[in-house]
Amino acid sequence: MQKQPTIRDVAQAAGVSVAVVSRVLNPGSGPVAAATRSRVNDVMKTLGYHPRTAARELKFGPPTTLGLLLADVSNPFFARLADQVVQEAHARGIQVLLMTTQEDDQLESERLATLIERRVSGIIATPTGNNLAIWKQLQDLGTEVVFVDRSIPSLPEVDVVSIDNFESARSATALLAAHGHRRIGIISGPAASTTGRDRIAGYRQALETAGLEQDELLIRHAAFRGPAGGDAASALLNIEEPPTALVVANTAQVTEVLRRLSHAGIDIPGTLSVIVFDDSPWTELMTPALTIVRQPIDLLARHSVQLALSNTQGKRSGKPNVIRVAAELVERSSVARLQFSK
Amino acid sequence: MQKQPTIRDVAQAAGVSVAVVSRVLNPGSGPVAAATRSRVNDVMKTLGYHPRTAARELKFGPPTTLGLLLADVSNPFFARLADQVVQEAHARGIQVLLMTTQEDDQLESERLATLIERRVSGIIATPTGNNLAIWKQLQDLGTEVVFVDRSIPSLPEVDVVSIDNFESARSATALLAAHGHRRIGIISGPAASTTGRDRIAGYRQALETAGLEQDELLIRHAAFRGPAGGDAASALLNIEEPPTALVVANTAQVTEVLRRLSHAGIDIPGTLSVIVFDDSPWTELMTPALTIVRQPIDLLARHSVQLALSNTQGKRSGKPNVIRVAAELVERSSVARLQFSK
DNA sequence: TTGTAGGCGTTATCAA
DNA sequence: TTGATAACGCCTACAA
Repeated sequence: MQKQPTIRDVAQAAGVSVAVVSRVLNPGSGPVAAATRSRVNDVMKTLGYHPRTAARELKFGPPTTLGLLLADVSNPFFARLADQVVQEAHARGIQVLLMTTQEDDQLESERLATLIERRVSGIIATPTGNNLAIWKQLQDLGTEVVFVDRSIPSLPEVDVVSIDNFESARSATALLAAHGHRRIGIISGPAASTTGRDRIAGYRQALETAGLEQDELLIRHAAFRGPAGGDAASALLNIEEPPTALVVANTAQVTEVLRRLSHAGIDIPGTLSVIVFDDSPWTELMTPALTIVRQPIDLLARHSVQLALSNTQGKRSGKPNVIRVAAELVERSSVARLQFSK
Repeated sequence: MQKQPTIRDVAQAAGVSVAVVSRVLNPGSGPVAAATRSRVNDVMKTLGYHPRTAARELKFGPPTTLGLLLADVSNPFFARLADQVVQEAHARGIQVLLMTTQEDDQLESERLATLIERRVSGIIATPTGNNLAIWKQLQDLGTEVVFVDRSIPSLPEVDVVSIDNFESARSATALLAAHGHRRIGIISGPAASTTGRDRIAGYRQALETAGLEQDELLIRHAAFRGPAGGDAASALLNIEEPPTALVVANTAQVTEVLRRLSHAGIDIPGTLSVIVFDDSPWTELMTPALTIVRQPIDLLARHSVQLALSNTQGKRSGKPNVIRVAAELVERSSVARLQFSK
């Protein structure tokens, strides 16, 4: 284990001053004779010298680091988001510090503290919904905060990138109605989440347009984690007049709900038609292939990174950026056309 | 956008010296009067002071950061690994810098360069197989390198954490043989990868034990990315005497292979029995539920983090740590018992 | 119990 | 074209 050479070691070995080495390191920061440059470069190579990021960061402001604070990377949706964010960031030469909250606000606040201490230039996050004071502080500190997928209603001044939740749920519901379904259930995120609220609103709108009765029993909110989604599904199937179609509008709960339906021996789409918010590759492999709402994860990632980086130059003046990208309804085979309806 | 207060601002506002503030910040580093401590704490709070990690890292050696270098986080296997690694690391108060290579050695070398400049204390990686010199340099620099899931044969001095690939493939193949299958195909990772080689070896061993003939046509290597897996599956089905059972031993290719089988209208397990290396939740949801080899991702993560962190205290002396955890064969419904065999 | 001063590795300013 | 030197923010002997 050799000890790391510093810029001074390089300077000494090359017979120049540290200033010259620094200039070689940062082309354009000053003149260096061609001969000197190549000599210094050689020395750096033989010594195995690498400039130390920590020292650089100390001197300048925000480092080239982005914080990515997700609920949970084992969820394929977040995983793919993370993948895209990382790629997008790397393409711009910046690094990603990945943190997870497990939907726990206590953990979230700890992670945020770390992020503050590291002086990351931006944070892309799926907020739990609490820690309002910290989010505000972050913005005051000049950190660019971007909420992705969800947001916090009481923090309207934060940038948001998400799909058009209202329209996505509306069109999914409308498709079911158009297939003759009269009793359409929906499982969505927590009532407190913007995502959940918007999707429910779109659902209601579709029912209204189709002239269908709204039954609160058919609307279920499920927490992002845990068995809530499965429980909601079971509950829905056990009401007096159960739904013939179901929209699973909570990405985090799709697998859980499907597992429950499968165990209950529900025939899809014979007994129950299903549309899910999740475009994981396996939705196509199931029997029947699932009709899905596809979220353009690449766009979500690209816009998030862009916002998290661009605004850094303290614009923090006008309104926050709210970017809504369109989701795509992909029809496959999990929706049945109802012949007879009461 | 307020400018960030420094330790000096806090000291001044509290009417003490920076040394005192520093001691408050790092309990145990020196005595502070209780009254002074609380006063300083108050000031820190009102000023919104946060010590700057970059400055701390500059003073001490390796920072509290780990590099996680994966091929691709959109692959559920890696995603769940990342999730666990992050949790494991956070539990120890250390952060994770996530980078991806897309199986591209050029990208890998760039990522490694950044990791070197950041002086991360350890790196957990799924190596592409190249960049040998850099990996060596990393170790010489005192960075703890841990390969997870795969390794590089020509770098035997690097720690490795993986499942027992030989045994996993052996038992999966043996199960098929026990069910009466005589023509068993296998799709595995690149021949150059340790993972692929070990799994093929286990497969051969099982065939030998069962007294079955080995046919090189039944052995296919597929690159980690791209359509290779699907092509291999198609090729297998088109040989003169196609297999009645298939082991998909390349986690990265499972979805691709299944998609191809599905599109080809192959009946599982009627026409083809299947065992896959992938314990994603959806393997249970498919029809039929897939028989799988379950990788204990949590153990892989825990051991990796542990190795990446523990050895930091320059032990670099004895042999490298090689940890093999057992994988579990989970029987479900994708393997048929053959009644008549030639 | 508290304060002073020097150094961590790098870049930038200003002379030479 | 190059070199000396002062920051950047924090920690830590060593003094007071």
